[in-house]
Amino acid sequence: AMERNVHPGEWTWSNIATMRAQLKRLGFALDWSRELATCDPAYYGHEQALFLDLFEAGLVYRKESEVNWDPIDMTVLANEQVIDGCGWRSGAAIERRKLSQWFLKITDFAEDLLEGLGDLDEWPDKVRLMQENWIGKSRGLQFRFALTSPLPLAGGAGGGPVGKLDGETIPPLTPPASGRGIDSIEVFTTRADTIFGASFVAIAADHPLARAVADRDEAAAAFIAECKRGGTTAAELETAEKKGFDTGLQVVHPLDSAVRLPVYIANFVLIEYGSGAIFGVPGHDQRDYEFATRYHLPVRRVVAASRDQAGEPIGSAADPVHGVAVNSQFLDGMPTAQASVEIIRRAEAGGWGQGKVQYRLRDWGVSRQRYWGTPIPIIHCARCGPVAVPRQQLPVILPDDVAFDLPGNPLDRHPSWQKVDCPQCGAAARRETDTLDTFVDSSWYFIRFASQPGDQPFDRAEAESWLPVAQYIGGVEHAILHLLYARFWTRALNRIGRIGIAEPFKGLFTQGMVTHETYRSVDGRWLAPDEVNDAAGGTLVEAATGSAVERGRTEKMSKSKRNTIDPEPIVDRYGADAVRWFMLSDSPPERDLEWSESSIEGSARFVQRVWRLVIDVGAGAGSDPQIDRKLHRAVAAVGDAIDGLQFNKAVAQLYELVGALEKAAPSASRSIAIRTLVRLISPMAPHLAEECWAQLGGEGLVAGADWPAHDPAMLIDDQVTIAVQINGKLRDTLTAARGLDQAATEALALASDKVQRQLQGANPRKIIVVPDRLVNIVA
RNA sequence: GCGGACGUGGCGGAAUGGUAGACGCUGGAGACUUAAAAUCUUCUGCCCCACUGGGCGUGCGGGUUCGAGUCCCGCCGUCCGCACCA
Repeated sequence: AMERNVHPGEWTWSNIATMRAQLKRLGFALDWSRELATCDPAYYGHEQALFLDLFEAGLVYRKESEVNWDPIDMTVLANEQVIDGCGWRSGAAIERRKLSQWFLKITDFAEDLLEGLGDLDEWPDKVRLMQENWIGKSRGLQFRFALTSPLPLAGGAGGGPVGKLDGETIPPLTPPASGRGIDSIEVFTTRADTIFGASFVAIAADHPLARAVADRDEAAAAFIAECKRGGTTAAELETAEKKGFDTGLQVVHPLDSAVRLPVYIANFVLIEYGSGAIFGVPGHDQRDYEFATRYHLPVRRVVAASRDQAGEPIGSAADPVHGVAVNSQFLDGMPTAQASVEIIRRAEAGGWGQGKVQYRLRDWGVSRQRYWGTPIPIIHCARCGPVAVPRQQLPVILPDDVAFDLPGNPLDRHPSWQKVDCPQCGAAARRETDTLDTFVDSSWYFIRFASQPGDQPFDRAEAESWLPVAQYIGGVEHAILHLLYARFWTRALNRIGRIGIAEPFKGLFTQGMVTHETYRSVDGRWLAPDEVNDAAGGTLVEAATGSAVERGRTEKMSKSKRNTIDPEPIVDRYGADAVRWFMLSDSPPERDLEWSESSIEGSARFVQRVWRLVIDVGAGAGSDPQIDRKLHRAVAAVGDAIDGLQFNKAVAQLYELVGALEKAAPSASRSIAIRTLVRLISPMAPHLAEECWAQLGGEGLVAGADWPAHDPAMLIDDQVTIAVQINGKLRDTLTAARGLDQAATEALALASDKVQRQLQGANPRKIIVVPDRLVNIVA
């Protein structure tokens, strides 16, 4: 909006209109009566009602969470918009800031979402695997390390609530039970068997203990500040150099009170996972190894392939072996898995720890500090806290009269929109100005497509008559987030009794992305392909200025990189069917497609070839067995390919059929085949097919005609080609009648001149015969 | 860094462990034409040979098998995702 000086609503609605026109022009057979827009209050009002349903069911809560804050644009930035620690528009150094935000309790469904994957047998294995890893279930040991001396809580920083769970405020992870301060650190490990190899304890920069240390230690505070300077993405955190700060605190080893471990604040420990603290085992974890080497901490072997290798030193890298425990007192000789179980048993018996199932999955933060989104239907009252907007006041409509001339969220500056009375006590209160993540919009739209009553989000019976979605199609980039959110939303509605299905999508197909080269001007602006011209010597220049253009990587088409192609001119030039045919013909749909127009000429030619066949169909008589066979094969193969979503193979089959028909002499068979061809191309080239159908005097529309049937007997040839190999190398091919037995096939192969020449009189040692296919002679 | 995938001619790609390169694009040669376009015929993985033929070839290195693009192990490269792009 700021860049183009256009209201985002105007911009969005005009884009919708453009895209709708493009889809219609391409002839997609969609039920337009069900079209919806998620930015329409008629949609998002129902979304607000569903949000309140989840709120009332205790599946929504508020907690503090870190965001990328741009101090100049006064806005939160997406990870994608932070480049080398700076805002993409302002260039300002980005700060990590804590904001109080709304979360959905997807972690309540971690086990359900994991188990549910097992029933999704029409999903690609890779997507199920990615979701399984994302949910990240692991079993391990949770326990507390006792600090040698408790750390008093100074000031305010250490003692505040970490967050709210289950509606109640939970105390800091380490409760100052005695009132004297923090006296222990809770850790979680999946490798309890390595506990005797621990050389340090590391806590996240956001850990309450770290904050307490920072309160009395400036160096610690500086280190924490440094940790917060980098980006917030997992990739950045994990690739950053492993750094730590020695707090000077020590903890006691739970199984050997003589052993003391130092406590570090470390930049690679995540507060979101587990309890935000770990113990490090440098001998068997590469990250811990690097950390220990850097800070001169002991590296001990506590696992070995066998017991007699207990003395083997750890070399220049960690040894991630699963074997038996060594140098571990009572565990020595115990296999890794059993040793873990034994430690957990002892921890539980001794009361210092317990076995725990841990998930990597985190709750879903849905607050966005942006104007263009679904307003979160909550009112903040100084006395009552956050209160749901009463149902009869829904939808909470996003105001149109906002200005984008100043930095920050325009909702925060709106003169009246925020001001409301508390629905509970009637006192002056303030509307929530955060809007919902647009992923929420896409987490239930499929239900709304199925059922669109005006007075509620959906009619249960009507929705259930359609759902689950039989065949969902989306880019593989949605394999985790969108698909997991939609699954969660459906399960949440199911749990609160709103719908009788647990899984939204029965079948899933993940298509590849359309990619294109990217272009950058000398001053670093992204250029669209139509702003770039070819210059001499294979170089590129900017069309408007003639200055040099840097050719960038080929990547998925995106608005931010501007490497998109406008389909309109291509449709203008070649027609909708040529474009459809072209898009389907080249690449298998699950694979990425690098956009190029080079083969669209071939598609346009194909349209003409089909038309020529139809207008010259003639009135041939008599049958042509070869054409009959070709046709039945094509009918079978095209049908199979379409059922398997292998459109490129269907297209190849049709090219073959057309090629054969062009060469064939007129016959009744050929005339029938041409009529059948029109039905076969109709899914891919519907406009052409209808025109051909009318030309051939077909009844009604080809779209309404039955799909042609084929005779399975016609698929089998009575002649087969047999490959003859010597030592696996092809030496000859022979034509023979189908169904020849092994001995006869072998004799035929040995009779071949080429085989005899190769063998030079030697006796074959072994002959493998695959009937009707192949003979391999081992000489 | 972690998780997931992919890698086949000049290009897009095809191949239930059994004839690698179907089909399309590009390119070459020819026909038709005054000419061009369109159309048609034909060739087109690489190398030797330039006939009958032979050798090499599916990212790299091993392995299993009568036989590997396909299965197994180890590398390399590229792409997608990593929780605020959606």
